Amino acid sequence: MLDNRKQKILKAVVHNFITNGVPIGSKSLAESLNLGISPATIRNELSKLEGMGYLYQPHVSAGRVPTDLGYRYYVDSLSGRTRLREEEKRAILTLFSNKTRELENLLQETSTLLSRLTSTAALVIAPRLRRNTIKHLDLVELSEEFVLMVIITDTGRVEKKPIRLEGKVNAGDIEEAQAFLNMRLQGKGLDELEDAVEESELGAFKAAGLATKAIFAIGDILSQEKYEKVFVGGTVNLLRYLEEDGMARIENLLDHFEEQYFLLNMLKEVLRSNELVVRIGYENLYEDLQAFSLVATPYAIGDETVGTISVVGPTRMDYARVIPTVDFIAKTLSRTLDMLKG
Amino acid sequence: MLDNRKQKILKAVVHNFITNGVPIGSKSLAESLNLGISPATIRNELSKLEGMGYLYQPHVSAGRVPTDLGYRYYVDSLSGRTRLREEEKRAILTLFSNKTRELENLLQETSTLLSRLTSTAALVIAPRLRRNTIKHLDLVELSEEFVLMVIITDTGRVEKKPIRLEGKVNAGDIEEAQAFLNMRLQGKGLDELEDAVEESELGAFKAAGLATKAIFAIGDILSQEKYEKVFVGGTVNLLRYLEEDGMARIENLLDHFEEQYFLLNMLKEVLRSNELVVRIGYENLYEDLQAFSLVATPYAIGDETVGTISVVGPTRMDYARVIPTVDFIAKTLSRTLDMLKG
DNA sequence: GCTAGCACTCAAAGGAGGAGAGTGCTAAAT
DNA sequence: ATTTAGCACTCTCCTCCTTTGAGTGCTAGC
Repeated sequence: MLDNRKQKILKAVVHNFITNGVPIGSKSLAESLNLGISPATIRNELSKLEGMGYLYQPHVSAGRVPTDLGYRYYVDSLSGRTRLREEEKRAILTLFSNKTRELENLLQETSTLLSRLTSTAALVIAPRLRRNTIKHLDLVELSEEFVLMVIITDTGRVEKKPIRLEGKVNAGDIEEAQAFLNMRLQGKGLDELEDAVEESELGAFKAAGLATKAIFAIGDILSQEKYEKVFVGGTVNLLRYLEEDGMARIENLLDHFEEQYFLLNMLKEVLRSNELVVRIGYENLYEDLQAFSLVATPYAIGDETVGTISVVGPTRMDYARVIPTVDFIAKTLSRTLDMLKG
Repeated sequence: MLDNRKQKILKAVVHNFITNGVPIGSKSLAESLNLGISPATIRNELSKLEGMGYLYQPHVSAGRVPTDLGYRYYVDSLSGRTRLREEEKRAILTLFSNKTRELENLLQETSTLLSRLTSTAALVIAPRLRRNTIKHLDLVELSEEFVLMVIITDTGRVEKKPIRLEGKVNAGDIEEAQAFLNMRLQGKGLDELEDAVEESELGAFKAAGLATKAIFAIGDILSQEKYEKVFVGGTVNLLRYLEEDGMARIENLLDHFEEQYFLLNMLKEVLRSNELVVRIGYENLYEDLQAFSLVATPYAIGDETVGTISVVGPTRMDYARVIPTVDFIAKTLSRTLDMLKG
C-alpha cells in the first residue's frame, strides 16, 4: 500500500521519535535518510503520510510525530525481524539459572527484571490455579471457632482459607474429615473438585458438615479472582516518561494498578489469541490505558498456557527492544517452569 | 519556652499551611487569630519565630511557612488531644467486623483503608514469624528432585520452601521424616526449632538427611527478611501532593517502596520505642525520606508487639487527623487479631 | 516528478512593566 | 516597654510584546 520511499520515511520518523522524543522535520530527515532527495520532496511525502493518518503535527510549524496508526505500521514492519543483544540474553538466563527459588519469588523477580530491561512497568500473572491438581489437603485447628484449610498443589502452590465451625467439632472429627477429603481429592484437578464428592456419601460420617464446608471453601478460592495474583514492577518508570504533561492520566493508571482485578480482566481479554500481542494507544479498550502501549505474551508449562507476562509503557516505547525482551523472558520462564515441574 | 502568643501564632501558621498549602502573611493571620493585635505586632513575632528556626520565608515578600522544627512543635502540642470523628471510626470498625478474612487479606485491606482515610501512602508489616509456634508441618513430594515443605503456624500463617533431594528418597522415607518432625516440633516456637532436635537423634533413622534439610529450610525462611512482608497501599497519593516540584525525590522514594528490604529496616529502627512515632522531614535517617513525614505505630496480639502499621506523606500532612487514624486502626487491628486467635 | 525559493505560521524564549502581597524599619502612641 | 501606623522596598507572578528559528505549503521552473 505504501511505496518503498514512503515506508522508509515513515519508519525513520517513528524511529526518530522513539529515540529522541522530539518531532522531526524534513531537513534532518533528508540528511539522515541519505536518499539523494531534497527536503522539499520529503515534505510532499510527509504531507501525504499525514493525510493517510500515519503522522500528525503537534502544531503547524513543528515536525512530524507518529500517530498510533504510525506506530502500528512500524511495529508490524519489524515483526519477527528483531533480535535481542547477547548481553541481555545472558542477564535473563542468569536470573533464571538459580532454580531452587520458589514460584512466587521467581515471578516477582521476573517482573522486576522485565521492568528494568525495558524501562516500563511490568505485569506478571501467576499461573492459573484451576489447572493445578491437588497433592495434599490439611485441616488444622486454629481455635475453637476456626479451622484452617490448606491445599498444596502439584506445582507447589499453597492456598489457604479459614473455615468457621458451627457447634462442637472435636479433633478426631477434623482428622476424619481430612483423611476422607485426601482420599477422595488427591490427584484431582482443582476445578473438578466440586463434582468429585457425591452428596450421598457425605451424609455417611460424622464430620460431613466440615468436609462440605471445605469443598465450598475451595470453590471460594477459585472464584476469587484475587487468587490469580499479579506481580507488578517498575511503576516508577511510567513517571519518568510523561514528566509534566499527562499527570492525571498516570494517576488513573496507577490507581488501577493497585486493584489487581482490573489488570487481570484486561490481560485475559488481550490474550485470547494465545500469542504475543501489542496494543498501541487507542487500540486498548480501557480508556485509562489509551495513552499507553501494552506488550503481552503468554507463558506455558509444557503445552499448556498458564499465565501471562506483559509490559505497560508510553506509546513511544522502544518496540524493537521491548518486544524481543518480553518474548525471550516468556520463553525462558516457560522453560524454567518445565524443568521445575519435572 | 514560647510565650502564649507566640504559640498561638506558630500553631496558626502551621495549621494554615497544612490546610491551604500556601504561605500566610501577617494580615490574614491577624484577622483569623482575632487576638486584638495588629499585623505589625504579628510581624514582630513572626520575625522572632523565624529567628528561632520554627518558620521560614520562601522569598522575602512571601508569607511564612513552617520548617520541620515548626511541624515538630505543632505535633508535640497536639499530642493526645486529637480525636477521630465518629464516622471515621465507624468506617474502620466496619472493615474489621468481617472476621472470617484471612490474615494477609486483612492486612492488605488495612493498608488500603489507611491510605484512603489519610491520603498518604500506607505501609503495613505482617506479624513477625519468629514468634509463631508450629501447628503442623507437611512434606509433599513435587517431583523426583524436589519436596515442598509447608509449615502452618498457630496464627494461621502458611510458609513454604522447596527442598532439593540428593539421591533416592522414597515416599515412605518422606512420610517418616514428616511424622518425626511433627512429633518433635508441634507447639514449638519457630525460633527455637533449631535447638529442638538433637544431632544424635537424627542419626537414628533413614530419612535423617531430609529431616535435617527441613530444619535448615525453616532457618532459611526465618532469616530471609522477605518473609516479613510489607503491604503497600496508596502510593498514588504521594504524586498528588508535590505535583511539579520534587519529581525526582518521589521517584527515589517509590523506587525504595519496591524493595521491601529498605522499608523493613527503616520501620524496625523507628519502632524500637514500641509506641506511636512521628518522624518529620529531616528527622528521618534515610535521605530519600527527608522530604516526607512518617507516622508509625506498632500493633500487637495479646501483650506482644508483632508488627507495625505506618503512613508516609508530605511533611505538611494533616497530623491532627492522620495520627489518631493510624492509632485507632492499629488498636482495632490488634483487637481483631486477638479475637481471631482465641 | 523533483527542487529551489519564498512567504507564512507558530511555539519558545526573553524582556518590560505593572499589580499585589508581604516584609522590615522608624517614629509616634499607649 | 509594647504596640501600632505609615511607608519604602522587595520580589513573585502575570500579561503583553518582540524576536528568533524551525518548519511548513505553495508556486514556478527544471
